[in-house]
Formats: sequence, C-alpha cells, structure tokens
Amino acid sequence: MNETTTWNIDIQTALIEWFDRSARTLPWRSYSNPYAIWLSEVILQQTRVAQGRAYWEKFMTEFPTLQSLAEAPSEKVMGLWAGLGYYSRARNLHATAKIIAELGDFPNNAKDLQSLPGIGPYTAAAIASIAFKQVIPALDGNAFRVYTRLFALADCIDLPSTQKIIAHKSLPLLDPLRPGDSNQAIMDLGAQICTPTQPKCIDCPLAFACEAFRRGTQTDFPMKKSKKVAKQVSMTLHVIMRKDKIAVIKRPSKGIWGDLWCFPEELPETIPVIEGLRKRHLLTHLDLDVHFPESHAPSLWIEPQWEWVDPNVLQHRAIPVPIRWWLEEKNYI
DNA sequence: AAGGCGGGGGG
DNA sequence: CCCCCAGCCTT
Repeated sequence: MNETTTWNIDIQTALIEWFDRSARTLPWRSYSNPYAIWLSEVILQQTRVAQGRAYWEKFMTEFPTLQSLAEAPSEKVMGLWAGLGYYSRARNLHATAKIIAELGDFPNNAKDLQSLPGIGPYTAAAIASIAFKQVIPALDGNAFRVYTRLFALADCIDLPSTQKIIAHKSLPLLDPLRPGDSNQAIMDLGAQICTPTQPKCIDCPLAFACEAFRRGTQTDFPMKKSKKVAKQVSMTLHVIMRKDKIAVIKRPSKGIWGDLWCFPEELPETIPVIEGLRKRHLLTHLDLDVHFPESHAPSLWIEPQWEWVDPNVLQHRAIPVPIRWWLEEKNYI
C-alpha cells in the first residue's frame, strides 16, 4: 500500500467518523428508498436545507410514493411547489415521476439517472451514491468549496474542466463501502464547518489534510467568475376586478414564473386604471419594480386568456411570491 | 461558455 | 447591502 493510498484512506476515515459523530439529523436520511432521496435532492437544488425541509415534508405527506406523484394533476404539484422558486424543478419532477412509473423501476446508476428531466450531474451522483451505493462524487456548491480548499485548487469552479479535475481528485476520498455517507459528509462539512466566509477550521476533521489551511488561504477558495448585477426591470401586474372576482392568467411554461397563476401584464386601453401598490422584488438575475395598478372591468367583460377567480381562494393556487404579497396586503390571506 | 431561472437567510 | 445556497436547462 503506497503513501498516497494511506493518505486517502486517512481522509476517508476522518470524514466518515466525523459524519457518524456530527452529521445533521435530516428527515430524508432515515429513508433508503430512492424516491424519497430523489425528492429531497430536487427540492434542495440551489435551496438551503432550512428552506426546503418543510416542502419535502409536504410532498412526502401528499405524495408518499412515486406512483402517487406520477398520477397527481400538475396543478396540484405546482401548487405545492409555489413559493419555493425555480419552478421548472416542479415540472421536471412531475415529468420524471411519470417516466419512472412507466419504466417500472428506479434507474440505479448516475448515467441513467442523468438522462431524466431535472437530474443533472450533481443530483444523479447524489441519488446513485446515497440510494444505490455507487462510488461517485456528488459535487454541489459545498463540495466545490471544500475540495478546492482541501487541494488549494485555484482554478475557476465555473469551468467544466475544473469540475472534472475535482471529480477525479475527490473520487479516492470516498469510502467505497459508504459512498453516500462520504458525499453527505462533505456537504455537511461545507454547510457547518467549511463555510464561505468564516470557516471553522479548528473544528474541521480534514484540517490535517487541508492545503489551504496549511497556507492560511482558506477564503481564497473557491475561485469563481465575478457575478453580474441584476438587471433592473419594471413589471406591471394589472389587478382587474369584475364584480367580486379578479382576473388571472396562467403564465407560459417558459420564462419567469412558468406555469404559475399571475395577474395579466397587459390591459385593454378601454379600461380606466388607478395607481395601486408597488413592490420591489429581487431575484438573482432581475431587480423587479412591480406595479399593481387597479381597474374595474365591465360586468360582462370577456378576455379569452383571463380567468375570473375569487381573490380569497387565489392563495390556494400556484402563485409567485409577489402575488401572494399583494393578497396579504389586501387582507385576502 | 453564458445566461435564465426564485426566493430567503445570514453576515 | 451582499453573499450564495444539496443546480439544471437552453442557447
């Protein structure tokens, strides 16, 4: 056994022992069925555990099995997802449930998993390692941070070439008998110890092996391209009342708030408008200045795309956060 | 390779 | 205010 091998095994062991001692207790970790694990992984894409946890509980209660999710109406799936963001995840989740239900059994390796909608390199590796014990590194934002520090790797993590290097260098650090736990240990480490700004290296089980720690350059990693500023955009969402009903439209699948119910952005010029509320809504790529002008449509007014709904029940549909905000401001919730 | 896509919590 | 989070998909 050469020196490199023993070094890697020392890291494997330190990681697994730390995991057994200090891992977060998360509800999906008590499940071994791939459905529950897949659901957690999709919900947690670009989403903190603290935010996604309640959604996982809701989905598991409403759809205890993959079959039940596959058979659900999409309106119900989108409604449960409302408020969590990145709504294409919900559409892809539903589409994949139907595909797997049709297949008969759950794909059990990363390559097959990655062919499914909404399952990319990270999620495929996570499911394959956790549910099926495939030895493959699951590289999320946490893992990229932990590994670039461990290796003092100064390459930009946005580049696919860098991600390949990390996948290659991290593979031997996984315990071949517990690859899922090794991956989850790295992610837990990133969330609790190897944090972006103030890493707690004094408590880190991998400090003995960490090149950035040895150099005192932990916060130099990971390197990434500077992000662009969010574009400022003004958006008009017309609040149109007809008697006691309010006009809503279902937004197209592509674009912001895809498949969600929203107030119309366009209004026939024949309907007079009064100024309404205004709200700033920040997204990663947009700085929205949302206007809510109010108007009243004649009692028999028909607009093909609009649906007239009771504002008191609108909260139960799949609506974006600004609509929910408006309903709250007007005491409909 | 770059840009679109949500929302919220923590420093 | 700024950061970035168990990323993926399209162009």
